[in-house]
Amino acid sequence: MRPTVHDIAAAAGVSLATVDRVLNQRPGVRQATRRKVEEAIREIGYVRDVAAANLAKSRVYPLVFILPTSDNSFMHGVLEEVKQAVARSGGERTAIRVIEVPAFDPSAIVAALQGLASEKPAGVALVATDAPEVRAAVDDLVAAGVSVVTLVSDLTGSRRHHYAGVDNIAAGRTAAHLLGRFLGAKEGEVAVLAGSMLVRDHRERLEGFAALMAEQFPQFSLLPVVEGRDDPELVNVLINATLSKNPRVIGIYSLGAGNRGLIKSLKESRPQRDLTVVAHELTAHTRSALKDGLIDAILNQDAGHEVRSAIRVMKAKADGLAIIPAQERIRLDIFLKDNLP
Amino acid sequence: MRPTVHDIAAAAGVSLATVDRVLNQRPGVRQATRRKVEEAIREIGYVRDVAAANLAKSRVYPLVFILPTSDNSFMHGVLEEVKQAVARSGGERTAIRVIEVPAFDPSAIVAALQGLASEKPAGVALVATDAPEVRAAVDDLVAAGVSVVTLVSDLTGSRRHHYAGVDNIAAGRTAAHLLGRFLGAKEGEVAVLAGSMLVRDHRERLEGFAALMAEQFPQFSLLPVVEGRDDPELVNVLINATLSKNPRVIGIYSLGAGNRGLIKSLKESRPQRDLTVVAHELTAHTRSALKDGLIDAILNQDAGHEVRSAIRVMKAKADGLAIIPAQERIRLDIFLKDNLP
DNA sequence: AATTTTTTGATTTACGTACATCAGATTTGG
DNA sequence: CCAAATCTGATGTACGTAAATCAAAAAATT
Repeated sequence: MRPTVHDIAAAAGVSLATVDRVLNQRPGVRQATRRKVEEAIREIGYVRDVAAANLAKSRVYPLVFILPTSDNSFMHGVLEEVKQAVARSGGERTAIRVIEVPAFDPSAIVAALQGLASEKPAGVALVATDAPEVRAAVDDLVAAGVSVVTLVSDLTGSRRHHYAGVDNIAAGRTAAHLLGRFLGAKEGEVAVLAGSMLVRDHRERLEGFAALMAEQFPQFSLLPVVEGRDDPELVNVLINATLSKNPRVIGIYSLGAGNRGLIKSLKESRPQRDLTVVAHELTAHTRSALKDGLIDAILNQDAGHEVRSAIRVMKAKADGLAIIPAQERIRLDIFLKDNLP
Repeated sequence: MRPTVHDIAAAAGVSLATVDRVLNQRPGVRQATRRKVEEAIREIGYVRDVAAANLAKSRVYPLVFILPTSDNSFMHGVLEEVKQAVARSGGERTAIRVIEVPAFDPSAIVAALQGLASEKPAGVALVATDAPEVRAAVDDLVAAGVSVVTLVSDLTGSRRHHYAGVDNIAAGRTAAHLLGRFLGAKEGEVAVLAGSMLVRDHRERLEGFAALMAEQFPQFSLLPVVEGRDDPELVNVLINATLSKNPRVIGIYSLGAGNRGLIKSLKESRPQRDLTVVAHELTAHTRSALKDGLIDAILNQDAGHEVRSAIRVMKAKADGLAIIPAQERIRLDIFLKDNLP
């Protein structure tokens, strides 16, 4: 049996009430007594039974997700996973709310974050846009005692407690590695399609990709980045233009969303061009393109894992508890035709 | 506020005691009343508060892991993860015990399983050896109300509740896909190194690998499988022999353990031979070999995730609760030099 | 209708913690 | 040294469920 508050009281030679005052940092305990109790806690290795404590407090964790209203499958997937988490919220003692903000708009995120300052939820998870004012707003929330987790795209330099997303530099390098080796002895140009260079995760992917290509596969030259704003229509137009303008393109790295447009272009160019393609995010569209051989590999981050991890971390941080780092590491999944889930 | 037992009692027009009798399937309730209560439960959507229930019952989940005493890094990793789970057992209300049995020995597993029949733990997780008598022993345990999870290697046809491990056929196919594409335009022979064809996971990996090679890359011929019994020394000898006997070998798929021996061989052959290698299980040895370019890709199953998943599933099944399937899916990780964790 | 059996209700204690109240003890300041 | 302020103890209630006891009611049996 693990020790209880009663055991601390006995060990420290004080009453239950005093132990309670120390544990819940309530006033009315002399320094000396407080130390004595803390000593006993350490000695017998007491850890608060969170389940019982939450029961006694009728505690619920009010959590907020701030998500961009992007019209792409990946963000829809994230939203879907949050909704499923809402469905489970009873058993997990969470009360989850979603705030949708326009994409690529720092001020909207800032407004949302500031609106939360008074509400003081237990935790906030946000898909961060990389801007100083967002950083400041996040820091303010952290200072106010809210646990903050960045989702999908990080906000380095801020005081956020945790980042639930993949290492995007490694993702870019991995894409380069796959593309380079799949292309093998061929020679030609490689095109890169991004959403926006304003988003940190896209910048990082490009950075990793370009670095490894230069290091390991100098025989392929990179075309200037095409920014499709994660918009399928725009992507389709841009990729068509790129392909017709550059006949030597033999590989494409799509590091953002809006792959529906890319796939359309690939289909149209199919008989004439032999393209090796690495894309991000497993969606219904990219999945079937992978199966059909239009795409050669998909790099993915599991939205479900990210959302569940963010919730676990927000809860743990709200209670000042430790997490299991390995469990919360978001992995970069590599999908080929043959290991689709 | 979610409904409580009191709400059911009120809704069904019965007393708390009757609700309790129905909920915990205690005798002394007429069929008609029982139905009335169950109706109310459904109507108002009551779900038992597991935390409160466990508190009231002072419940602990006695769990048992049956692991083979294999001298390879992967199994050591599994054991290590179980130990870490033991360290967390206080907060998770688990009491975990490990039984070590000789590897590749069905009768030892059967003996262990039968020994547990009287003890009746809440759950048992085992690395199954694929044999009819093991299947029977597992089915007996399931019949006795113990939740059983197979770990790493499955036991199809048995009544185990869950399998916490990767899809090994897909793993083999993925290995073939990577090896085939990495080899590109080259021609030659491919060697396959396994631990033992007695273990289901190894058989399945081979099956997937051979099938995809035949389908997609007929230009490479497969050498007969080499069985290294997951023993580094033996593997080293066997691979050396294979390489010197077959000068046309250009690729190796190592689907089992004992890769320390393989890596030694690769190092020795390095200047003369240009080999493309895909191996399983990320360990200290395979990791550094990947970094050094001796191995081109590593397929991995995360032992930590497997163990934590097995525990979650055993607990849930013991309470007759649902799991989140996506959360419990064990992914096949593909590691290249650039996405190592 | 009387008796036995079965079913139901009312009540209590417990799990480990939180939180509040009030009385009593100890310390502090003057 | 006494009053005031501060600290500590004792006690009770609550959270949602489990489990037990005993009395009362209803049903089934004779």
